Amino acid sequence: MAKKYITTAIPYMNGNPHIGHAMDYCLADVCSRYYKMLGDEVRLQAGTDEHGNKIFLKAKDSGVDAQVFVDEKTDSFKAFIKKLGVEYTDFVRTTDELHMKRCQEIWKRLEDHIYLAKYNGWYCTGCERYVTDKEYEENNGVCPDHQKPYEKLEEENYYLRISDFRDEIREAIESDKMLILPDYRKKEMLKLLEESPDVSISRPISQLTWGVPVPGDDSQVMYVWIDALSNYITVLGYPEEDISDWWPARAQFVGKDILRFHAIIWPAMLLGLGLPLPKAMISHGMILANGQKMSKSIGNVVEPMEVVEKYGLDAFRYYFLRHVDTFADSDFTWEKYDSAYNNELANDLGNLVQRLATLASKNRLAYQKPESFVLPEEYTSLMNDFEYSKAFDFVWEKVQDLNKKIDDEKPWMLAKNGETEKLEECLSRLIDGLLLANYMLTPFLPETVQKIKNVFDGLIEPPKIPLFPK
RNA sequence: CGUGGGGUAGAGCAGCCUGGUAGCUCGUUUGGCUCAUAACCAAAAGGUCGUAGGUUCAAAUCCUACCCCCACAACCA
Repeated sequence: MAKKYITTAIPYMNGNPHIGHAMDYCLADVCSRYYKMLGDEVRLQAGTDEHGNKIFLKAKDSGVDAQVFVDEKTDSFKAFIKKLGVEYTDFVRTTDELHMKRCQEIWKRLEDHIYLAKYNGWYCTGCERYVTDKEYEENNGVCPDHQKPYEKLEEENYYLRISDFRDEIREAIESDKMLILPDYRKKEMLKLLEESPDVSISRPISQLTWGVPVPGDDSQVMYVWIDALSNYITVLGYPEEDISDWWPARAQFVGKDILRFHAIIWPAMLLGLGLPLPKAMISHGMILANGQKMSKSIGNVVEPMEVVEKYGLDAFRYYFLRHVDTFADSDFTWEKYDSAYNNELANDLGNLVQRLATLASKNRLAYQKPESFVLPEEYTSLMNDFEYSKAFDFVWEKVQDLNKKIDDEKPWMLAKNGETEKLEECLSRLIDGLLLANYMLTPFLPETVQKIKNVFDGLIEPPKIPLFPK
């Protein structure tokens, strides 16, 4: 039994769970359930990123302690993940004491590649952030939000020397030893890698207090990178535990917006620690509403839980795993969602189950289900390549084929004509087909798969409540 | 002259690498069927493949130029 480790991106706790997070979790969950179906032992990590000034200030604004603030947020995320039917095995919070301790240890181990340097640039005291030279020029040196001139500020930061690892990272990406999907993102990352400067990994304590202290320097606090990215291994117990059973991860799922950090900074850290790079990094797209980015100001934000509540969890998973492209940006509209539910789940699959169950029940079919199923190669190859929406399409073709076959073979005519043997052979074969399709749906639609199994187990009776009621 | 992706039937997409009758899903129309959640099956209509040139016996596919849309753009996760 092989061991496989799958990770999700840890969301920043300054906001509430949204549909993009759901996408990340669902993909990783399908991956994990697929490997489990093949008999592997799987660990699926999830977690939350809880440090940083933004959170600190937000907590202050709401008049609560930062820790209390993130505790609440984390609870809401945990509840969210649970509602999505995601079976995670490990949960890591960047404010966990153990995580912080491990982070400091990781920092120490990276010290050969870390140096202290002065940073200077334009800073807006209103925004509390640095702006790029380009932004400075575009705004003629005045912050448009605060109508204040940018100040020249100089501070000391620790830097991680990316250049120490550039060749090795490039080689790993080019050779697919660290596979980046989809391919056009891989190209993008290779280009970005060449331009990547050393990355600043700390802030003076005067600027950032809510974070992990830099070991051996009281005046500096870790900036996000080492703190957050290291979660993937601290949750496994690194460095004090041997993680070689689980690391390198089989697959790391990330949004396209944060791929660059995972494709450049994270590998640099791993190489600095002498650890292997993850086998695959899957970058998924964003979910759009009517072709537009969801945003609060436009007011087109789709609440994931609202979507789940409308037709149930499996319908949600169905839509986001099949009609949302695994890699590219995709659209969500209620209209499309309704249509997918009615035409596909209810009419194709739900109705197929109903038809076969009724035929079997009316004719008192003594159905013997197969001992085991052999997964078609096309399916496994798509699943192994993380092409989940395509694998889903493949299964659906089988479902539609079965509906065709029923029409072609007209089992009700066989019954009318008293051709019992033929009828039994025909129905059994069709049900075998359905159960195989159902088996292939295991990673995608856990609730439905169980229901369908139950219908054809023992005495067959059509479900009293349709699988996907309209 | 920033980088990347894209423009193919009413909608959403595949095909382009490795040129050779333009395809899938939904929608529309018509027909069939009755096992089924007014579900299912079949057939038809619908496209000068962004524009203009070029290469070729032959271009959605290769080359050149241009137009349009979108995403990202050094620490805003």
